[in-house]
Amino acid sequence: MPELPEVETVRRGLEPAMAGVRIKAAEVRRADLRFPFPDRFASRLEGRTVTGLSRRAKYLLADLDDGAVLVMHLGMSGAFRVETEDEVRMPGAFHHARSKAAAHDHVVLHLSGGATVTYNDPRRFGFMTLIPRAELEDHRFFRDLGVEPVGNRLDAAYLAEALEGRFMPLKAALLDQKIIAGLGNIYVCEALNRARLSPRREAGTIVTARGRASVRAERLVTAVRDVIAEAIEAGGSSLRDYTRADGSLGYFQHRFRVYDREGEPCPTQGCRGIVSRIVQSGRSTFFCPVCQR
DNA sequence: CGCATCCCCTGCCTGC
DNA sequence: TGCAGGCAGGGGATGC
Repeated sequence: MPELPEVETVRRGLEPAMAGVRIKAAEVRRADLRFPFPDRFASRLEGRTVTGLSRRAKYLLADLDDGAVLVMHLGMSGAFRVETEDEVRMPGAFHHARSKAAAHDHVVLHLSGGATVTYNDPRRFGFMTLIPRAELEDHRFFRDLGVEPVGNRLDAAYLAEALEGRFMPLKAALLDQKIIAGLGNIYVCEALNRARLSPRREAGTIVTARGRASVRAERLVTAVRDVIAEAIEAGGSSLRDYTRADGSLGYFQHRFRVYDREGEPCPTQGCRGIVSRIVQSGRSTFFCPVCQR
């Protein structure tokens, strides 16, 4: 279910359970998710201490005390479930199922202190792998990633330079992880509505003839930053739900302006448009044809 | 190189 | 009630 704000919410949910904690045992219940697990994956995790949990774009990164990084991606349907000792209360019996294993529980980490962290992913578009810390930046997953949407490096000048001369639809440009890393279908739709820019506009047209950032670029950057920051805030407020056994993240607690709102009134102040749905590169786009130009 | 299309997989919703 | 079809938040591979 995750775009960047959800991944950040997951990170915040996992951090108290995992940071500084040793992995006593790892159960890996199938040979692959999206990709095969690396050789000896489970045994390479066992005995390691997690020294920190961070995030880059939609990747979760658990630093291990042997210099490797456990890289985790949730794909479309990945979720973690944390069960603490209190909830399980089966001391000395971590190899027994404590809460029932749910369908699609693929990886279970048994942590020192008694908690378990379970990765569940019905569609299996997610993956986990191990990469040496020193090689992370040059790894194919990371080397081409663009800037974080909430961070100092995203500004109108950056966006103008990235989009200058590009003819692809603005929506496609925003989904391009090489430009801004971590935006997904929902928040791109949301940001474009806030910025009152059409998803169909040629990306290069938010740049002035001299290659400078335009007012449109400024509006877009502000919208991207705001929508992501607010969503992280909203996700953070649902952290309590996260640790519950059902693993729900409160994702739909977040009210979207246009996403999945075909036929509803555009929320832009003073706009009388109706949200419409189109398909761009095979995926749904929701936008207001009246105020988004 | 830039861009579009297809595909991996399961689950859920809709309509017949 | 069953079943087929469409759709889903990601992103990599392929091909023009």
